[in-house]
Amino acid sequence: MSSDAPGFELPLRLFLAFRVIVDELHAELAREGHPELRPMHGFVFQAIGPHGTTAVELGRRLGVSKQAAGKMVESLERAGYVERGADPRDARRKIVRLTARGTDSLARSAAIFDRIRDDWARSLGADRLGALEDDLRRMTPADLWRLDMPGWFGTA
Amino acid sequence: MSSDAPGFELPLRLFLAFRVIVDELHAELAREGHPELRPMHGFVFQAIGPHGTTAVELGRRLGVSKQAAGKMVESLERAGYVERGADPRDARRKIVRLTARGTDSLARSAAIFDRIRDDWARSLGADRLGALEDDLRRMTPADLWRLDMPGWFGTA
DNA sequence: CTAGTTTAGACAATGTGGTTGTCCATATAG
DNA sequence: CTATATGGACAACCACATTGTCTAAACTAG
Repeated sequence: MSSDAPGFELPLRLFLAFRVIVDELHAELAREGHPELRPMHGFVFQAIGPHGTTAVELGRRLGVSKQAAGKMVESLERAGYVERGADPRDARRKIVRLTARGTDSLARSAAIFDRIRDDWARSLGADRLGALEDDLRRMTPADLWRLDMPGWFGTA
Repeated sequence: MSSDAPGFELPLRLFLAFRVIVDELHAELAREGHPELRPMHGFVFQAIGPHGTTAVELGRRLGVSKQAAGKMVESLERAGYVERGADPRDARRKIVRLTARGTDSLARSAAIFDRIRDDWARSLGADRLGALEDDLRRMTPADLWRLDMPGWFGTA
C-alpha cells in the first residue's frame, strides 16, 4: 500500500497536536492562578487520584522508584498541591492527598480541556473530530491512563 | 458547543498514538541493529541535518544550552552515530556530522515509519487516515520540526 | 595593521530528578 | 511467636540539564 504523506509526518503531527493542546492548557492555567504547573503534573495528580495514595503506589503507577515518587510528592507539597497524612489503619503508610489547590487545578484543567475540544470541533466540524477520536481510540490501548511518562522520552 | 467525549481524552489519545508509533519504531530499530537509540535521538539527528552543524547551533535548534548539546554529541559520538571534524573555513568551529551508522538509522526509521503508516491505512482505511492527517495539519503549526523537546515535559 | 568585540568550544561548579542500597518500624502469615 | 513482606526515610550516586568563566579564533572599526 502506497502513501501520499511520508510516514514520519503522522507521529510528528500527533505529537505536535498534543503539544499544542498542552501548551494552551498551561498558558490558561497560568492565567488562572497556576503558573508553576508543568505538563507532567497532570499525570501525577491523576495517579494520586481522588482518594489519595501512598508514595510506593504512586511510584508503581508512574513507573518510577518509590524514592523518586517521594521526591515528587515533596516538591508538590512545597508548592501546596498535595499534603501527607497518616493512615489510621496502617501506621506505616502516609497518605498523599490533593489539597484544595490541587483539586482546583484539576477542575480548571478539565474545563480548559473541554473548551479546547470545543475549539477543535468548531474548526474541524463535530463529525470530523468524532471520527478523529474514534480512529485514535482504535489505534491506541484501551486504558487511557498509562502514566509511566517520566523517563520514557530518554535523551542522549 | 457540547461534546460527547470528555475534553481530556483528546490530548491523551494523541499522545498515546504518538507513543504507540514511537515504541513500535524503536522495537523494530532494536531488531535491526540499533537497540541503543532513544526517542529523543531522532529529533537530535534531524537537528544535525544532512550537512552537519555545530554544537552551538544544535543547542539553538533543540532549545538547550550549548553545553547540553555538546554532551549529547559526546554520547552520540561514543555510540558511533556522529563524528566531529574541523571546519576548514573557521578554526573555532567543529562540525558535527552523522556517520554511516547514523544515516543508516535514519533510513531505517523512514522505512519503518512508512510501514507503520501503511498499517494504519489498512486498519482505518486510506481515506480516514488521510482525513486524520489533514485535520492534524489544520490544528498544528506548519513547521513540522519544532525540535525543542528536551525539558519541555518538565517533571515535578 | 591593530584594537576591540563577537563567537565556538572547553572546563568547572551546581541543581534537579532519577537510580540503587540500607535501615527501621509496622503488618501480616504460618 | 517468629519469619517475612511492606512503607517510608536516609545516603550515595548518576545522568542531564543549568550558569559562569576562560581561551582561541574570527570578525569589524579605525
